[in-house]
Amino acid sequence: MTSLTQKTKYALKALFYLARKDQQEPKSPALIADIASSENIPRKFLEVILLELKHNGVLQSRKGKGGGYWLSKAPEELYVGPIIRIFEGPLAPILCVSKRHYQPCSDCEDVEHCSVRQVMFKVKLAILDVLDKTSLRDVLSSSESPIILS
Amino acid sequence: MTSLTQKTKYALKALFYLARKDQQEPKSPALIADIASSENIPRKFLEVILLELKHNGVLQSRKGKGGGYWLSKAPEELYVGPIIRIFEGPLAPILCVSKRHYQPCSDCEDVEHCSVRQVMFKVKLAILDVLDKTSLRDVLSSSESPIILS
DNA sequence: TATATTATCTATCTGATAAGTAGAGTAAGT
DNA sequence: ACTTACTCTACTTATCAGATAGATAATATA
Repeated sequence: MTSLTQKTKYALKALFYLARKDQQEPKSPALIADIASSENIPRKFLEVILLELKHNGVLQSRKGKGGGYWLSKAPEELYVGPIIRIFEGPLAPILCVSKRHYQPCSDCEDVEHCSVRQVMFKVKLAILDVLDKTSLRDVLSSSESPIILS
Repeated sequence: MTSLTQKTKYALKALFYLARKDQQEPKSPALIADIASSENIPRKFLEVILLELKHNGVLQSRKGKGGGYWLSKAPEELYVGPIIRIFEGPLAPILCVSKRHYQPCSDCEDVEHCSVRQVMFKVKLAILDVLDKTSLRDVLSSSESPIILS
């Protein structure tokens, strides 16, 4: 379960690129082509992604020479959770534990006492506790601490 | 992201059914047909699922009259994490943070400093902290506490 | 105003996978 | 022998991820 799609991963990579750029020169436009080549993202696919981010208020853009994309807010105001939701939909592992997209399973006879729901509710809380509290900025500044897989 | 498949959900429902039954009468066989009708699971599909659970050491079975499926261990010895892994594969949101199935993305040039990986590593820890520490038994006995979606 | 530059839109393609079904075969109890 | 139930093989159908192609619209600057 829980695997990030390529699309979402590309979106995050592009946003971190823009966030790093924002720290040096806020709100200055970056070219699709530059992001694509720097982050190894297929250009045409990235176009779709950036547009979707713009339509969801995460990015702003300008056409023509000197144009490009930039973050609509400062990196510390953009949280990872809402961004992932744009591409993946609800973060809850199952809809009966989603607040906004709540829907019981069609085969469920007693939502209140479902054991699967009990576990998945805890999982959901754990996931949101990370994603909805981590901003783009938080991640950039935490990149010194090493990862030990366990 | 992170949505449980129907198959996995059915597997868990079947296991909780067997766990409840085990509490009353340990290791007594349950019929596929009974589980299917009690939990609203398509019978043929459930056959596939139970078989897979047996092949992975979670269930035992006996054929013929008086046969059926039962838990291979007590409910407190069976953890949710490993069960979900059988059907969903790695629980990590992305393979570069998985211990057993570690693999960097093909488009990644510097795994150690990848920001996406930083976030997803935290998410993985949070998920495992729930699923690998929760047994079937834990869930059954916690089913009094109500769920408040937030 | 012309032209180069850059984002935006419309449409389509391919392969993989979830979810489920059909039907025959095999083993165990009574 | 007969019933019951587990086991295996093969298939179907629909949806979606992951792109790509080609044309169009907006902007800056010479």
